[in-house]
Amino acid sequence: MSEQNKIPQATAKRLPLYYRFINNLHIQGKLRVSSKELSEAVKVDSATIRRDFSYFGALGKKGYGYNVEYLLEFFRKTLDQDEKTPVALIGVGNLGTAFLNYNFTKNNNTKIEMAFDADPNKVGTEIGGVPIYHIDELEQKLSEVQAAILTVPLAEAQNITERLIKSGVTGILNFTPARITVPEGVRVHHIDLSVELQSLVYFMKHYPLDTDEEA
Amino acid sequence: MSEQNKIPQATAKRLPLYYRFINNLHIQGKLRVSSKELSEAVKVDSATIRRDFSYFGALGKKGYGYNVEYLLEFFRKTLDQDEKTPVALIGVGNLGTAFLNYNFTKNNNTKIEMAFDADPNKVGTEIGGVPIYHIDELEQKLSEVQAAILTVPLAEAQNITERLIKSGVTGILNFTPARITVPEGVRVHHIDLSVELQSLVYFMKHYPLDTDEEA
DNA sequence: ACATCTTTGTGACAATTTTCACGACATAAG
DNA sequence: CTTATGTCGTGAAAATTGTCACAAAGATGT
Ligand SMILES: NC(=O)c1ccc[n+]([C@@H]2O[C@H](COP(=O)([O-])OP(=O)(O)OC[C@H]3O[C@@H](n4cnc5c(N)ncnc54)[C@H](O)[C@@H]3O)[C@@H](O)[C@H]2O)c1
Ligand SMILES: NC(=O)c1ccc[n+]([C@@H]2O[C@H](COP(=O)([O-])OP(=O)(O)OC[C@H]3O[C@@H](n4cnc5c(N)ncnc54)[C@H](O)[C@@H]3O)[C@@H](O)[C@H]2O)c1
Repeated sequence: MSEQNKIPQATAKRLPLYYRFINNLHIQGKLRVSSKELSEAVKVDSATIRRDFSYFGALGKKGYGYNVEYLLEFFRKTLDQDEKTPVALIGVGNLGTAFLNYNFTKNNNTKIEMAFDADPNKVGTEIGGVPIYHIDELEQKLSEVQAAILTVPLAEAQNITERLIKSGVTGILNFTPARITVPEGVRVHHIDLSVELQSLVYFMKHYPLDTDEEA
Repeated sequence: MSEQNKIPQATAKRLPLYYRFINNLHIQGKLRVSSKELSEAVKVDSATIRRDFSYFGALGKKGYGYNVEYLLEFFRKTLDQDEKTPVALIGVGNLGTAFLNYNFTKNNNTKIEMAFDADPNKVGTEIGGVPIYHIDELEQKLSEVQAAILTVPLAEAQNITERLIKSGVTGILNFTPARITVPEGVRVHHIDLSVELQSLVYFMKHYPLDTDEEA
């Protein structure tokens, strides 16, 4: 399952982005695409795109570009788009509710299968077709789920994290400001919206000529 | 205003994070802190922290560490925590509503001053104390505002972006999947939640031993 | 068939970022 | 005063990431 040929992390982070735009091209009926065109669409230098693709071998044809259908098929396999990864969401508050209402499933190999909250008014209801269980049932319900979205209050973050890991979760998308502690082998991506906003303002003031920056 | 001594971008992105944790320490009444302690709290290598701080001169004392109050004061000035930057939010849907309900102002030099939407049912109301105007009033109301949070549907993103820039906005926090095109001098940070989730899953499967990763 | 045009894949290089490791100084204790 | 311990700031090295620029391969047009 896990490749031994190590793709650079920076490349790996761009793959889902490439996938989405290639999929768009396919839907639009385009048959081929050059690294230059793709570059304008995703705002990544064309040389970087060619380099990224080249880690997977020769996907294109010189003088022609890339065949959209072939590329799409390739990325579908590489990103495991066929098997849906079940995801749990913990904390159905402002943010959590927004995510449940959003259809992450479109164009995506992930699906939020269940949500948990401590509020008895929320437990037993559904949002966006996702059932909400009581947090006490976490260990019991989380059997197949390996990935979790964490949108609980700051004070609960570490505690819930430990329960998630005990239940077999190996990946967490953490929206709380807490920098949670996890054992080796558990992957955490922090998305810290306050930091993002402050960081944007800092760059606006101190780097006035630059333009684009991945979050 | 803008420094000529260039702080590395990677460092600049960590500054708001440092600021928040130093502030926490101050609230807890701690008088001093070492790079090692801070490292455990923010999950950044201690050498990296020392290096980051050193771009601003010698903030610490050898054999002692950093004085929390001094550090806090220093970061407050560096991150312009005194002057609040006004921000506008465009698109009061699922995500936009969550952001309006969240108090970004806490511990933060930014404040969402106004919001815009096309839906007449939302126009004229308030969420979290923030007034919602009609999108037609954008140009008229946006006089002081230089930063915007974009949470409109994909199809509207580029169009609204252009109107924002015409109105003087120089920084955009973009939550739509569109990679918007902007002229030089306008800063865009993309936060692409579908990509983040797919990327997490990819890393879980292909880099099973790594642990932590900034979004 | 041939000349011309396109675009890939990549060696070489440049830039950025992280990490190592140690001298220098601070503090505390005896 | 001396020693033991702790911690910074930083030169140097390593690791990672991005970019340039071009030969090679194939596409296109006449
Ligand atoms: N809303 C935003 O725009 C925003 C922005 C930045 C960061 N955040 C962070 O995201 C997190 C969630 O924010 P929010 O605005 O949605 O908060 P919220 O208070 O609206 O939602 C938190 C939810 O978690 C539930 N909860 C509380 N304790 C729980 C527990 N032990 N187990 C399960 N559920 C529990 C609550 O019932 C509530 O529904 C917070 O950590 C916040 O700091 C939110
Ligand atoms: N909700 C999520 O969890 C989520 C996740 C990933 C990405 N996104 C992206 O974030 C964006 C917003 O998502 P959402 O779920 O909040 O969508 P939404 O449909 O709930 O909200 C969009 C809002 O924008 C308003 N709007 C439409 N046209 C407008 C215009 N021309 N000017 C001003 N306002 C206008 C609508 O009235 C609506 O209130 C979308 O681009 C979506 O792809 C959302």
